[in-house]
Amino acid sequence: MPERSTRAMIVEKADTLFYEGGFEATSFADIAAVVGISRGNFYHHFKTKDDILDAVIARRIEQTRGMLALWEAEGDGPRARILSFIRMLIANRAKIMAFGCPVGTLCSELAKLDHGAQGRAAEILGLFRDWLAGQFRALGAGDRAEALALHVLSWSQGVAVMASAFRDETFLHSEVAGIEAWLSTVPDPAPLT
Amino acid sequence: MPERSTRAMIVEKADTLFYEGGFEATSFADIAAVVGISRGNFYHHFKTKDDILDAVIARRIEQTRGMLALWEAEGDGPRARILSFIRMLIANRAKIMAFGCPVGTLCSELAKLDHGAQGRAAEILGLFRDWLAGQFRALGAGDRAEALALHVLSWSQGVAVMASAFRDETFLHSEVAGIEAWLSTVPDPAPLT
DNA sequence: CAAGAATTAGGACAATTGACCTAGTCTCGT
DNA sequence: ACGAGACTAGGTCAATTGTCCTAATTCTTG
Repeated sequence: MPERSTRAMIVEKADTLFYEGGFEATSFADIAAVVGISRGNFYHHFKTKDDILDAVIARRIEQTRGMLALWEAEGDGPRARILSFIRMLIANRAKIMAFGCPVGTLCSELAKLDHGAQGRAAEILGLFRDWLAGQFRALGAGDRAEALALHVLSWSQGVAVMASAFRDETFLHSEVAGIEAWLSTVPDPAPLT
Repeated sequence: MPERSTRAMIVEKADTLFYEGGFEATSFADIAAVVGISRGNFYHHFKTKDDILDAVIARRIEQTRGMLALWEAEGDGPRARILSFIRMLIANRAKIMAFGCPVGTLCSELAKLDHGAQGRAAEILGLFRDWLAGQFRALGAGDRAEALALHVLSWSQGVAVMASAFRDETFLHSEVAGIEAWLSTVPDPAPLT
């Protein structure tokens, strides 16, 4: 066991619990039990539940940055990099079918709770959008790069919602194949899509 | 004021509150306050919170059936009927940008809560899927009708998630235009999508 | 080693939760 | 008009919530 810092453990476990059970439904007691510390303890690390959420979002932003940088470093060209993004849906299919997209579902929940951190959660989607737009620009998509990026992002969000609603892995695979086929038509995609 | 039955009022208000605030985050007290009855009262109408959820889902299923039947009755042909579905995104844009799709977000939340009613909530999406598949079949899509239906449904779910995350109405309009353009290529759509 | 800081445990707190109960009030068929 | 059943109000219940406090333990550093 790597024995990370208690604070890091709290954030890591809270991240998982927020994803799999939702932010609102996850209590301090739940997190404390999973981390293996006493309830009162982590008021030394986080004063409020919102502080934990902030830390979780910050962690996700950092991890997303790292992942995008990694894909960027793999010199496979922009088309292959976009495929790396799309294939997250396949790599994480079990969790996605059970709990949806971690980012999309968090944004949706925070929107309903009218929570101030909703904007920061949406920043994670913004990171993907900007990175994808960069790849499409490298493909010569020019002004349409951002629209194409939003389209891929939106498409994958829809697939995540549907796959978890119907728990249908076949659908997930066929839609991913659809995205890949569409991608092969960029930067001159079929009419307006 | 039509003065509906108390039970109908509870279900109606609970529906709105579940949509705008989430199921978990909505308390008995919230519903009672909005309906204007005492807390203890509606244990005469619903024994548990899950019973209210069941009633809300049943109401939504019924309303969805009614809406689909209405579109079916408008003899505008299958293509125009599919457009009616797509344009819900425009008609309800304010609420969608604030709270996402009522059905998609409910399914996501119930999946995280591991709630038994998740399957019934997904039935609502199933109604749309089957109805859309019928329209695509009428367009001559044959075996691909169901896949096309799932695609439209998935696309609109993605648009709803993204529009609420970014609160971007421009994006919503442009994606709807994209869906409509794609629809005009059916039953011979662009490669594989 | 000793002193001070950082960390931890284990409670306590008021508020809220879903659930339940009882005792009134209203409605309506006879 | 009267009695049964539907409806409602308001209170109670244990459990859980986020928050906070204090005392003990561990760690660091001079």
